[in-house]
Amino acid sequence: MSSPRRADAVRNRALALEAATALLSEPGATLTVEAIAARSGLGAGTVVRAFGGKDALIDAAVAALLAPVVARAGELAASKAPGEALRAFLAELMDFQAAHHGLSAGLDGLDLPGTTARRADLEAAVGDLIARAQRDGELRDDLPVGALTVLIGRTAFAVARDGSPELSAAYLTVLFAGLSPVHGR
Amino acid sequence: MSSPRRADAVRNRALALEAATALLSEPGATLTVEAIAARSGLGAGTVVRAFGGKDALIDAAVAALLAPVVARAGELAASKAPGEALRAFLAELMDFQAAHHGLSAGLDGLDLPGTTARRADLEAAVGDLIARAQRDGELRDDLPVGALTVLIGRTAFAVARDGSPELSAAYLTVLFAGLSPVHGR
DNA sequence: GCTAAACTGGAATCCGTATTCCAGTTGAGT
DNA sequence: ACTCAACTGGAATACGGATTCCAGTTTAGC
Repeated sequence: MSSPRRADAVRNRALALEAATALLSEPGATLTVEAIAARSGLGAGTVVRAFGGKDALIDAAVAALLAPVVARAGELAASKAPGEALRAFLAELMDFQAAHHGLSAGLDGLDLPGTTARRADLEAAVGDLIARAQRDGELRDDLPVGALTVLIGRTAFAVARDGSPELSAAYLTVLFAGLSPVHGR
Repeated sequence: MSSPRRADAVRNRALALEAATALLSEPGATLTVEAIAARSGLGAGTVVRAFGGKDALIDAAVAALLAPVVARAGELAASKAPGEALRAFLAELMDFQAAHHGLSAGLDGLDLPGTTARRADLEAAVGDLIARAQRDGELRDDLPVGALTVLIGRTAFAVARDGSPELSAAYLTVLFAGLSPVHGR
């Protein structure tokens, strides 16, 4: 029922997407159409046409990178105890960021519809983990879930930006110590 | 002994700088030469010439904004007990960010020599406050000063980015609870 | 007040980057 | 194998934004 697209077009679409996600994950990559074209071996025109414009391509690449992360949050929420799920997710998020060094740096600065939506998805998923943990008594309850969600979302990305494992570990230590309910008076 | 500059040139330099700092502090401002020119009432050429190029102008504007903040850290370090100095400084930093809404958002994304240097100054000042507090037993000592410095620097900016007072308050609460030494085993 | 030099506004230019265009090529149906 | 529509590479174009240029204006020294 969809449009009958040629095999090479489908393949090139995939190549363009792959190149875009790769550049998005690299530290100081340029992220121009030309760079994506060079990386993928395609012509500039083909890259642009693949998704109907550069912005749509970037949106798709961001979605491709973040969707698994969001899915993982759901998995953990379903399979682990609330406190443990949150803890595990944040640890994995740090690893993810370390593996995709340039992601968050490239991410903010982008004001594209799909990118914004994906980020919102992620924030919602984290918010859910937090709400569960708090309901379960694993987190201090003297702060609203909304504040904690934004707080953790922002700081996690900021810390993981340059992906030092020591820094990430220190962050998680401080964060969970600060979130612990025994300490909230 | 310096070059004999005309009074109007000096005045226009100040106007350009003022307009640039103003735009830098605004949420979604564009920060183009033309925008600065419009805001200051000057011509585009004059704006560019004022500091010898757009980049130098931005650097100067960033310096003008951050220098007082760095100075304030020194003041507090000299006048208050270490723990209290750190606490007070971070609270003031939150206020500062709230008052200059767009600053941190505009700041990262800029890769200019002066801007980088100013940021380093600020980080050094915060590092000093942290080192003092830690030496004084006010902060957990199971984490290196360097990690705490980067950690706090990054997260403070990230949190204050959109300047909600509630969020800032929640951040400070969680942060200091997490940094407290009684909690570090 | 006069003059030379500094300075100004803003138009023209330049530059980097996304998009469009088109002559040639490739894939898919027959 | 043949045909034609879809697709491709990459050159040409469009476009936003910084810089440069210059005819006119203002300042500072005399």
